[in-house]
Amino acid sequence: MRHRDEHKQQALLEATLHEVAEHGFAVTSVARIARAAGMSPGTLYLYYRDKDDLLEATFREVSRRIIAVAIEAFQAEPAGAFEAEPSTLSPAAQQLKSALCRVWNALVALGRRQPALFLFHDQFLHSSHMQDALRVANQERAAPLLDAFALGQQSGILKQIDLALIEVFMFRSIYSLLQGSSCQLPAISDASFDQAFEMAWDAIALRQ
Amino acid sequence: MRHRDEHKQQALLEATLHEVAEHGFAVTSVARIARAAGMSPGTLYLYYRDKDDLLEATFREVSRRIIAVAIEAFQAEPAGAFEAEPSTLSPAAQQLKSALCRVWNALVALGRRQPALFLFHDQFLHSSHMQDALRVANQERAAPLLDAFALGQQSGILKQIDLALIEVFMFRSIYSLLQGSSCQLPAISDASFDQAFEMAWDAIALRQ
DNA sequence: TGTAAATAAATGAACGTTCATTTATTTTGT
DNA sequence: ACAAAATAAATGAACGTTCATTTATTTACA
Repeated sequence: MRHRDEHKQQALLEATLHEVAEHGFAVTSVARIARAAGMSPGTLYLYYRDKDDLLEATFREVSRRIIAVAIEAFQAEPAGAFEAEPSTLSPAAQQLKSALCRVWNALVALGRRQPALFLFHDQFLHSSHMQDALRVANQERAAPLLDAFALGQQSGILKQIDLALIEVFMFRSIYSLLQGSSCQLPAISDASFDQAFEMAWDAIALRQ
Repeated sequence: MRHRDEHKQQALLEATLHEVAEHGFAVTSVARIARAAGMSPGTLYLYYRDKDDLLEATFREVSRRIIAVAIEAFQAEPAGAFEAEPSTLSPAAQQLKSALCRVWNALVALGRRQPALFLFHDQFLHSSHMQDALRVANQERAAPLLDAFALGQQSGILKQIDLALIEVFMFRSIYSLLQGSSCQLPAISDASFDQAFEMAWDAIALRQ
């Protein structure tokens, strides 16, 4: 048997990601995706059931990559010599804050390195393709992070609020900064990103 | 002469708003909009140049309504007997905070009363229809609010950060709460909304 | 009745999808 | 080892559908 080209499936996914990110959902036809992936439209259907299947698979993969980067940064070893800033935070709070700061910086770096990931993710998220099942899958993947939030609340480090609120204040701002809001254009100066993490932390942390 | 029905233009706009909000951009055809507005597809072209023109006009109108509610709340008289909570804030800071709280509550109330406004706004904002010109128009309309942010910074009440960051932390969370994020379903409990404003304030305000 | 509004029908382009065919690889019989 | 046969992958033209838009016709008001 001729062995199925494993790269083709990946190529289609990558082509979908970049076509949608660069030209938008509206003009991303099957023909365009196939051409960008270097094959004919028919071949696409050997690897994906239909267009929706491909779009959904792309969202799953994009989500997987983003969350993987976040989790990896979260579980990484803290930077050796932690700056000796005089801090009013307890050791546990400091540890959580620096872990979240690592996640923040990792996501910002990812967003600058591969803006297409966030562009696609946001377009899909706000489209009619988004389903609860996809949200649940993301929730499961992000579990270590969500667990840490819950623990932070029990330890009196974070405010006693709906976890959804923590997620929103901690992470949604990254998306908005990368893509602009309804009034402002994207403002991705280095300074803005550094300040934004402190804002997010102030939003979710209890004052000590 | 048969007099041109002034309500038809408004009916088309309203139909577009609700069709997109309820069924999504993907399935919102001209035929559906016209049917929902109680007329035939051809009639639509007497009132709007083409489909894009109608979508853009709807976005402008939706933005206008949302911002109008925000500005009105912002410029409203402060509630007579301001709660005598012991506050560490200066009078000026207290005044700004309560004004922003009015805006926050007004937007949340609007979002619950007319979720379609925010659903449409968010879908359009993340679509390929969004243009810089529309952003600028919103910026001009929201000027009183943006000016107050700048003044708050000069008075040492708010953090010295890009205005875009203030907008994001103050207002984007409302959208996310109304529509859910990538992990969480929408969590619109009363408690969440009340807490969310305090989070937003903590994010943007300098500690005193 | 004359004129503008409204409509239903018509149009053509674009879309997702299919499928008969071709190309490339593997298997089988000698 | 080598054709021949079998099989799977890839192709791209063609199909039916749907869409936004235009045209031809009817309706309704002055």
